[in-house]
Amino acid sequence: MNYSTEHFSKALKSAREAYGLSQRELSAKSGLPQSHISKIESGKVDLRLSSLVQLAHALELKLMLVPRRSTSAVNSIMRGYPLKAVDTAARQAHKELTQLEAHAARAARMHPSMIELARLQRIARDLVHFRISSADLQVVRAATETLRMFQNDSGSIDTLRDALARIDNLRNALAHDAFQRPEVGRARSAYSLDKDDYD
Amino acid sequence: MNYSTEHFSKALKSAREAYGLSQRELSAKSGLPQSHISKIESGKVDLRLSSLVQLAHALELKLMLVPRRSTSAVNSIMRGYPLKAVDTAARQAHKELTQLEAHAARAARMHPSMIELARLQRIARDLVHFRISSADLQVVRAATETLRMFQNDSGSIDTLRDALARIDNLRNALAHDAFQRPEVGRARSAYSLDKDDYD
DNA sequence: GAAAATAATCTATTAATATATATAATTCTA
DNA sequence: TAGAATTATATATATTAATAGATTATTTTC
Repeated sequence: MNYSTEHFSKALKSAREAYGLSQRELSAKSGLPQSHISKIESGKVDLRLSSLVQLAHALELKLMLVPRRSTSAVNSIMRGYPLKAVDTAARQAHKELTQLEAHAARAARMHPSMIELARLQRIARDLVHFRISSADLQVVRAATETLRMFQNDSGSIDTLRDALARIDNLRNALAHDAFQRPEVGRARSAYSLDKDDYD
Repeated sequence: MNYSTEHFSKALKSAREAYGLSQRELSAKSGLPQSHISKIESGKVDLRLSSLVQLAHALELKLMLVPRRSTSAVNSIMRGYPLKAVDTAARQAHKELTQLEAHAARAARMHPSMIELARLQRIARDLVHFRISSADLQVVRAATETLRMFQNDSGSIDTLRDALARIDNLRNALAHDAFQRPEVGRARSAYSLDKDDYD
């Protein structure tokens, strides 16, 4: 609708995507209905302040009123974080982790006696909550591959246990990091709502 | 209403006051009715994004979505500008300038032949649009005082012309400044909407 | 204390958000 | 290509912001 409010819809959408959330997941986190989030992101509504704050909060963003002359300084702060790279990596990680979880779940259903599989599923679900580097992603991929081979009867139980151990290590390391530096543990990207001014 | 949105109503109110505007004047600048501004400032409505943007724009503020982990850096930038001092100075300047304008208008009515008075009135009205330092404020006060004495028949026409010349100089200097560095010409104060987080 | 300016409150009306739910359309994956 | 997940639309309803205009406090100013 409005020119200036359109920046916000776009920013919210890219923030959500960078975060690796679907509209439904964001709906659960924020409390707004999915259909409404869709309308907001496509700029079809002039949303209320409370809705905007709810969404921002769910996306670990904060809405601020900044004096015009300070905006360039603020932008330079936010530009410190590379945008695209982080986004796609996070998206990719999220995708591969849910994939791993799905595989593990299916395998666990086929081999209910193997507790390793149930554990792998649980850990994969946990890992979604962390910021995964591309190096870490290799570990995830390896686990997925091992699991796939295992289901084709072409992998041994030992390689599976090995993969599980590595995934477990990764989880512990990330959890430790997040505990040590809570605000830095999860990298987020920056959204300035520029187009600098309109007068 | 909502906890988090209340920060905005307070911030808008203090921004307006710092700017030296009445609700009516802000209404004219922003396009929102005065009655609505009153409701917004007293936190009685959950205003729409477009309204918030309109108000922010009229107050030379910009609404931004900032990653949570960057907010402290942003705040430190904004804290660079002393708040209270600027506020009261601007308010004071605005008050004294309108006072001067009113005096000049009355004097001009009583002495229609003296074009100096009409000119003084016009310049005083212009000056409201600039950021007046406390040093500059002395010039304004002197002019007001001179004018008052002149109306009591205790001041000469020459001192009046002298005051007019000084005021005119001030206006020219400020206009020149504003032209040279448009974004810096008018000092504004900063409004973070902290209470840092609520979870 | 009177006058003027400013802010808050009221009524009535209009228009749009928010919500719930269902479903269609689109995109991604196996 | 079929199926799953994701996003966009549709409908109906309740709530409420926005507006206009007037009026009443409240504060400032002379």
